[in-house]
Amino acid sequence: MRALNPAQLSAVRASEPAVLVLAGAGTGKTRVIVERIIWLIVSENVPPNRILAVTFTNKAADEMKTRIYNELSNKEVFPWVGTFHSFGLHFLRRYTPFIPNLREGFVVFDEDDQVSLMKRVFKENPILSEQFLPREAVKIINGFKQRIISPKDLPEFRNNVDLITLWDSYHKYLRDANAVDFDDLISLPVVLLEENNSIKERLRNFYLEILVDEYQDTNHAQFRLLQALKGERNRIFVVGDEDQCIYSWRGSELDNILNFERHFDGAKIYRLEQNYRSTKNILISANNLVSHNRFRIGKKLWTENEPGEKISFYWADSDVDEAEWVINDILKHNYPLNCVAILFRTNNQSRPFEESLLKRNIPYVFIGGIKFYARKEVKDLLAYLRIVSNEEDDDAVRRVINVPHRDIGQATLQKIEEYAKLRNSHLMKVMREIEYDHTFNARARQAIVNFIRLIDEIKLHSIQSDIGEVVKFIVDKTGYWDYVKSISHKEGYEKDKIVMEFISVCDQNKKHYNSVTEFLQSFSLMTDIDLKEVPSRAIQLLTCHSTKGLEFDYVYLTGMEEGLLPYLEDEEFIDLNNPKEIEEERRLCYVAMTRARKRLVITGASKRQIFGRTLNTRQISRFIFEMGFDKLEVLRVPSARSPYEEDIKEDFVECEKREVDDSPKYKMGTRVWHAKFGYGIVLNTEGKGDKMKARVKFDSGRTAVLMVSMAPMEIVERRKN
DNA sequence: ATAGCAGCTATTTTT
DNA sequence: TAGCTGCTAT
Repeated sequence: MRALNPAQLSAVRASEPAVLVLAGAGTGKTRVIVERIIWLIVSENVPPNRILAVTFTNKAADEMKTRIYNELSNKEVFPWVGTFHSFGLHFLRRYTPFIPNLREGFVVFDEDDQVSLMKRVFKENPILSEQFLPREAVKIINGFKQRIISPKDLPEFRNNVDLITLWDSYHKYLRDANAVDFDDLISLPVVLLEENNSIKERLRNFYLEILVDEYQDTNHAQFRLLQALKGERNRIFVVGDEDQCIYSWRGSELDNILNFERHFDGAKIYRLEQNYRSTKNILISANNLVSHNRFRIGKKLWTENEPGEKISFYWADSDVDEAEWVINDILKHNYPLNCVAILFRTNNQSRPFEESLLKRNIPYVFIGGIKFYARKEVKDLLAYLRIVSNEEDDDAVRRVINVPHRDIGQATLQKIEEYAKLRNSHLMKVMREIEYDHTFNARARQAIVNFIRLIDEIKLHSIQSDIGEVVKFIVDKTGYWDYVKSISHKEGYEKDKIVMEFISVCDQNKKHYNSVTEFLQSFSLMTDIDLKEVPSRAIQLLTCHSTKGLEFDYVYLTGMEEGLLPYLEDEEFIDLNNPKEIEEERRLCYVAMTRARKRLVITGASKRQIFGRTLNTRQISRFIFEMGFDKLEVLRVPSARSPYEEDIKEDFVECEKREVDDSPKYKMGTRVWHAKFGYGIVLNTEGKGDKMKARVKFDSGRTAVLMVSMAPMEIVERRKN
């Protein structure tokens, strides 16, 4: 393996109490973390178990563990390496009694569980459903939690009775089920640490070295967790790239990385700018693009690699043509299929590509389709396990009490629910008392008793068997297998395969778990990527987001159109009031570009089907102009008026000027005032000089295209960025 | 209990 | 276009 370069080496051996390693794409970021951990152990004599390394994904954590393991000669004691959430889980398990309303053996609810719980909250409080949709309500709750606040903490919400009811009843139900949600895994530890000095000090004294990967993706809660863990005497070492922060819509706070020096005393920033992945041409264009961002610390990637081919740019007439062309190009060059990735902004863009590939019988995988762990069958089987693990989990009970059918219908269930509510108890507990209760008819009683027996039988079995065995037992004893078979038959869809796959997943993991509870807790933190193997002979289709951390020899970045990349909700409305959103789109484009090792191809189309509607005036993304034309080889151009490449290029240069040139007064984002329509903002312009037209979105909501030289309109203020 | 239909809404998704 | 929800009709 290549020796560390000087920049990497000084980062690895940094001595400051707080270190931020700004590591651009392909600069050996993971390697630096791993090498530092090894260095701490071997040269600095830090006891391995007193090193804490956190990542965002299980995959990253596993990779880190493997690499540390391979490099460490004494493998007896090991650093704690895991995701933020698994650290939180680990912490909560250890300190359960300190968390209000939480008991041992708690479960972790995923977003689907949250939604179904929320639906029940709504049923109890019908007023709420007039104001929120369950999914939105969950998002609101999560948003608060990521900031470690409740609506009651904010003056603007303090009197919002509905919101507070929402918050309170959600938590009542959640804790009644002895459950925590994903964000609780971070926020509860933070609250406890901030309140309880002795626990905080214990951790601060224990963990001498804290290391964080992908720091740009931390949300506020995760930041607070790190702050709680960082004391006077231990050190924090984070690695990240502000230009790769693409999840702020999910709570990642770019400001965490931008303000690192202000957040931690004695902080120092190290930069890794030598890229080992891409060609010069790719890197230069990517640098150009991202340099348009204002919210960044700033760095410039360089490489000793070849200049390589220029970036190819192909503009198709339609999305179907785009797909056809891309596939043909791949075939023409005879690329090994597993070295090729087709990238797009939104999942539905995969369709034309899939059709082209299917037509030609070319193997491909679409990473991130329907989630395996969110499949109904998987969730059903998990529900049985959840009941076994935690009888208070009413949601699990509701889910499978009549799946497969066992004569416990709506009426019976409702009666049980009422009982439970009346006695402030749980469904399973109530059902256990119903055997001799004659207010239930004999048939219902029998059905309930059978269900209870069934659960007990599984429970008994689970004590001495591996988790895979337990699931096989469930599938068999509950009649789930027959149920799934019959549905598969009816729907012509192989649901039984999913069940089989789930069993094999459980079998694979059996060694790690001592109990069903432990299995469930860990399983809830897994995602499909963790177990999905990369196929050896297939083209990979993925969204720009899911490429993060990956690299490919040949990358086709498709749908490079205004509205798609950058994604804009309304084709007519370009929200330049919010430069942060555009910047995140720009970062996303940057991430996608820097995945390519040897060749990058960018495509777009003038006509595209979106939601059944055909949009046929698609425009080239502004990002093309921002990356510049120097390293771009234009293979085909929009509305190909000119058959000559030179003309085409000039056409492009013309476009470029229009965007970049400062001379026209009215440009995108310019704030204007119009005598008749009032205040507004320029969305785009067309033509120049006297013929220049501007499309303006007025505050009133109306959009108008105006001849600049004629309209009674003046500039109010220039866009800042 | 379930089928069928109208009506709606539509990024990105590490845990 | 498609997939989901919630309602009505069976």
